[in-house]
Amino acid sequence: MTLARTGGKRMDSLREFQARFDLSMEALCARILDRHAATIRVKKPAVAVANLARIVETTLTLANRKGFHSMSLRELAEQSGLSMGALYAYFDGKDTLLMMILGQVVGAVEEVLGHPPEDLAGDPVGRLRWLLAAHLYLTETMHPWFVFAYMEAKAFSKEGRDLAVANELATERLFAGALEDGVRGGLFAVSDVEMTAGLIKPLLQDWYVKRAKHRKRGVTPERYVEAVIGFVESAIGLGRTVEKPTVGTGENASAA
Amino acid sequence: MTLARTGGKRMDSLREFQARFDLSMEALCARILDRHAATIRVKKPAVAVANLARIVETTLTLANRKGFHSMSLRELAEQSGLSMGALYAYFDGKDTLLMMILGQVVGAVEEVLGHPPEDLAGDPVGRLRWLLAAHLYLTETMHPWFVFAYMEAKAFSKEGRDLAVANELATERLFAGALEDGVRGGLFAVSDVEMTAGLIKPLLQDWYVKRAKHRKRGVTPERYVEAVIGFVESAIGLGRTVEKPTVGTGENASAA
DNA sequence: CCAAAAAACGAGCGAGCGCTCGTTTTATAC
DNA sequence: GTATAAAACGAGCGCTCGCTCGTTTTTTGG
Repeated sequence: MTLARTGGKRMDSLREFQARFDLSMEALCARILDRHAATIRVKKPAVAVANLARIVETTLTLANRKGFHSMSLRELAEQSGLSMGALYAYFDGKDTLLMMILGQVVGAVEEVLGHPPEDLAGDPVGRLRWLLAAHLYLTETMHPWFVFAYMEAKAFSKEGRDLAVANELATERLFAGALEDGVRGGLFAVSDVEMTAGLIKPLLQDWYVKRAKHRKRGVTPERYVEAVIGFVESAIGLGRTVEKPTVGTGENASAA
Repeated sequence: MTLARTGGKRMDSLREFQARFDLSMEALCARILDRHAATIRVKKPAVAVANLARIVETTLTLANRKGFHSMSLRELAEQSGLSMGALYAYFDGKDTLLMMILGQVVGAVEEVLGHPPEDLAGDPVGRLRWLLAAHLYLTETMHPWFVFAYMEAKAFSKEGRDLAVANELATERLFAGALEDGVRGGLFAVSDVEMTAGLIKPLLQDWYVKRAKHRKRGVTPERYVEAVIGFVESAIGLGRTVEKPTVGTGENASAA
C-alpha cells in the first residue's frame, strides 16, 4: 500500500520522511543562524547554534504551555540556563525571537512541500497523497514549531501575519493544483476546487493543533494520514466507482 | 433543498437560525449575570446587563485583536467607557472575566446542539445535517465568542481547560452518535466512527477560525454549510451509489 | 602561561501591569 | 428638597515586565 513517493523512494512512514529531511533542532537552528547572522552577536557558529537550540527549545515549551506573551524572558533565561544578557546576544528583542521561529516554520514548509518528486508531476492522485502525507509528517516532526506558529499568529507583527497568511494560501494552492489536474484528467469529481482545498487544510492542521486528543485515542501519524487520505479521496470521488473511469496510475485508496 | 429541521421548522439559513435562538448580546449577558450573581456587586439587573454587554463586547474585540493577556484592564476601561473601579464591580479579577465568556460559550453550545429536534431522532441523515448547520450558524452568530474561546484556551485555568475539552468531546459525541445510527441503518459507509467524527469537527471550526479568509473569497455561511455537508456526505458514502441502498429519508445532498 | 577576544553574567532602569479604596457622582424614595 | 443607597471614579500601590550595560568568566592563540 504505497502512499506517496519522494524522488523514487517511498514515503510510507514518519521514519522514512525523517530520514529524507533533516529537521533536527541543530539543522533548523543552523538555518536560523544563517538567516539572522546580522543581529546575532555571537561569532562562533558552533556556540551560536548550540545556544540557539536551547533558546528555541525552551521558548517552544514555555510558549506552547502558557502563550508567548505570558512567557517572560527571565523565565526563558532560567529554564534555558542562559542569563538575560546572554539572550540578547542572540536576538535584539522578544519580537525578533518570535520571528526567528516563525521564519523557520515557513522555510521548512517551502522546502518540504514546495518541491514534490518530479515523477509525480503527471500523477494527480499520487501527488495529492504525497502532499497530504508530507504535510502531516512535517508538522509531526516539527510539532511544537507549528503549534507555536498557529497559536501565536495574532501576536505577529504585520509582516509576520502577512507571511503566515501567504504561506497558508501557498499550501492551499498546492492542494488545489493537484485537484485541478485530477479533475482535468477525469479522476476527481470536485465542483469547487478552491473550496475543497480549503477544507483539506483544517483536516491536516487538526493533527498538530489537537495532537493530545489524537494521541490519547492511540492514533499514530501513519493511521491519521491514512484516515485523511481515505476521507478526502472518498469526498472527491476516488476509492469507489466514479463517472469517468480511472486511468493510468492505479493504486487506489482502501479505507477511511 | 432542505438542510435540516428544528422542531418542525426548517433551518436552511442563518436568518432562520437566528430567529429561533436568541443569542443577542443582551440575552447572553443576562445569563452571565445569572451565573455570576454571587460575584457581581451591581444590584440592578438592567444596569448590570447593559454594562456587562459593553465590557464583553470590548473584551472580545481587544482580545481577538491582540490576545487576552496583552489586553490591559486600563485599555478595557477606556474603550468600554467605564472606569477601572467600575470594572471590578462586575468581576473580581481578570481571570473571572475570561471564565465568564468561556462559560457562556459552553452554555450556548449545550443549549443549541444538545437538543436536536425530536422528529430527527430516527433520521440519521437529517440529524447529521442539522448538527452541521446548527454548529456553523451558532459559531457564525457568536463568532467573536468562539474565536476567543478557541484562541485563549491555553490561558484557561485547569478547570477552564477541562471544561473546554469536555465540551469539545461532547460535540464530537453528537456527530459520532448520528454516524453510528446511520451505519447501523446501512446509510453510511464509515469504518471508524470516532475518527470520522474527529475529522468533521475541524471542518466546522475552520469557519470561525479562518473566517476572514472565507469571507474574502465571498463564501457565505449558507454556502459553507452546503460545502461541508456535501464533503462529509460524499466521504461517508452518501450522495452517490452506496453498497446498501438508501432507505426512507430521501433528500440526498447535491454538491460539494 | 598569559594577554586579548569572546561570551556570559545579573542587578538595575523605567514603564506598565492587575488591583484597591477613599472619594465623588448619580439615582432613588419620601 | 434632602437623606440614603447605588454606582462610578481614578490616583496610587506593589510587582513584574522587557531591556541595558558595566563587570566577570571562559576561550583562544602564540
